[in-house]
Amino acid sequence: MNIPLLHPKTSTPHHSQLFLTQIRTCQSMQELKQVHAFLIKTAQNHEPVVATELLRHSATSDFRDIDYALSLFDEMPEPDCFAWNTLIRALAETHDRPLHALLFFCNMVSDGMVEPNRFTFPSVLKACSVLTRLEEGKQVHGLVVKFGFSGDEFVVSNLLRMYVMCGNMEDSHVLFRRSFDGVDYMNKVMRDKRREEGIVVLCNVMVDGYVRVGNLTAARELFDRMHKRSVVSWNAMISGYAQNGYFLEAIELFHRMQMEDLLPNRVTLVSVLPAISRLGAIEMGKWVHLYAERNKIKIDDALGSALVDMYAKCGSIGKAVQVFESLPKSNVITWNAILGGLAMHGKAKDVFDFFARMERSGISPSDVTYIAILSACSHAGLVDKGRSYFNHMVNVGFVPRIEHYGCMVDLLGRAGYLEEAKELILNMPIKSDDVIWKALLGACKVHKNVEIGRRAAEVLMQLAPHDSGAYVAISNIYASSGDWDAVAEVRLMMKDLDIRKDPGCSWIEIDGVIHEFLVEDDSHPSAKEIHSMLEEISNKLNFEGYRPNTTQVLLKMDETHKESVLHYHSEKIAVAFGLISTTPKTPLQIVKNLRICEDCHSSMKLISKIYNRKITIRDRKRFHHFEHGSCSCMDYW
DNA sequence: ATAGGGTTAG
Repeated sequence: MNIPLLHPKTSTPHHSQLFLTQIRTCQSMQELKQVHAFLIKTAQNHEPVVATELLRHSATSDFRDIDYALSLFDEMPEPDCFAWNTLIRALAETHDRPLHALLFFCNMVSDGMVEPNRFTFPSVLKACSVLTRLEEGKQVHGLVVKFGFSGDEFVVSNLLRMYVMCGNMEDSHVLFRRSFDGVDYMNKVMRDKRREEGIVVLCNVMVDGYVRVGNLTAARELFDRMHKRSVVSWNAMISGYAQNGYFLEAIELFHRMQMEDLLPNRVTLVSVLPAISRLGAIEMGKWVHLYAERNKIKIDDALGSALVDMYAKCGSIGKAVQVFESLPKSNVITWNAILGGLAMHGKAKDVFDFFARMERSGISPSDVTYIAILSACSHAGLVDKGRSYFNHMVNVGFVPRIEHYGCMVDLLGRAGYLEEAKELILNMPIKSDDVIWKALLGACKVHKNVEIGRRAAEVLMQLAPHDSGAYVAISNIYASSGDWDAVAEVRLMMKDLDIRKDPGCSWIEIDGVIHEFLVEDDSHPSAKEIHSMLEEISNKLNFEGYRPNTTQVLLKMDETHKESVLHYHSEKIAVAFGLISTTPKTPLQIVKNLRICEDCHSSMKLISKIYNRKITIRDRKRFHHFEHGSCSCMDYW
């Protein structure tokens, strides 16, 4: 690089200006250090303006080196407020340094040479937020008042965010009311655009706070009351819905946003995609992808991961791989998204290949990566491979979490090693939870093991007394072994404890509209047509020699009644609706909230043959691609 | 020089 060759004695303010430009155009730490070295050599490193600029760049540029910045700071004889602020901000924003930022702020205050200003507090409060240090936050709040910055909107929004992030919604609300009233009044008097913007930010912080504590109702109420909303307001609400399982609401809001002429940005798309994925709404997902491309929204790793996940969860694993290949892939989440997608589709070999590629590319796997790999082994029945990946994971230093043990229980149990799966739960060094016992119970159901199944159900009923899962599963196990007395007993217990079966629910997207069906649902506008289609299907199935498998129904009832209940499982209703709403040969895609039952699985195989349709059903855990009378899972699921 | 929203998971 070109360093101006100046003799120290000739250095003037004009030359300082030259150095500032030099510093600002540096592209790496190395270049910055060269300038620094030259400044030392020519005894200009204590020139205040230049020294501060050097500090700012080493602390805040993309190639920042905080420790180097700290050493520069130590060389300053009299650091000014700007220098303190720069370092506090840099420390607060560095992943493992926010505590350091707080200590630095304490030094600043006790040093007493300079007073904190309105730029100091936002960073300090940000540090308290990420550390969720309410006590320290309150002390800083005291200093905010003492130094007279409680009217500064940047300080206030950070103060509010500190209370929100510490989960203290009561104090948040008090502060919010007070500053809102104050700012609102000022707004009326001054008609100041920037004030208005400040109010929006305060509201956004509050909406986000309510979302964080899971109070979606309060979040939505505030959102609706806002006189003005920014794209961030919409994003906060949409992601809030999506993250809390209100997928239809998230999508509905996304639509409404466009009707109100607000342009979605990259974060909006990233926020709404998980909801689209969960509902399997491929048409909407494609639309989002196209929207990003048309509007020059950069498909970075975050948006890309969400798209990969969407295509995988919507059944288009090929498209998911295609999008994946076009991404920078610098992020472990991106790799996890494709690995999880491949696993879900039962493509175990691809999972291993992609995993090897990932390691070659220098991205370190995370614990989530191993969840994807283990679940791939589980779906493909690769017990030994799963065991060896589990050991590998431990050898490279991961402490297995309950999710990993869950995968192993699933893997062993599904493959028939029920005793070993049970022993694993009993001997693992961490506390078991309801999910892991459910995995074992599910395996007992597949292998019709009454003994271990009963044991698992008993534990489960204690761990999650109001969850219908254990009752439904054990009664199905009894039913498949023909023990109707035991079934009736479970049934009675459920009645006593007022436990109801989780309603099965399926979604199918036709022409971009999502239709939702519950068990025995007749609320759809086309209910009549659907019903006759169901009858037709049933007749054709019978004609093909199909006899329903009625053992998986909770109640013992007379055979005809049982059959009619089976016909009304939500995925069958969705298929019937799909068949009458689309042209011949159109593939059908259905998403179900529970796992598919044996009867539906075998009738879907036949339906795909009789009607010559590809039918894809995504159940709670994986994909089933039905075609020409068979399923991609090879009946192992 | 300072504020608010995001992706993967048994």
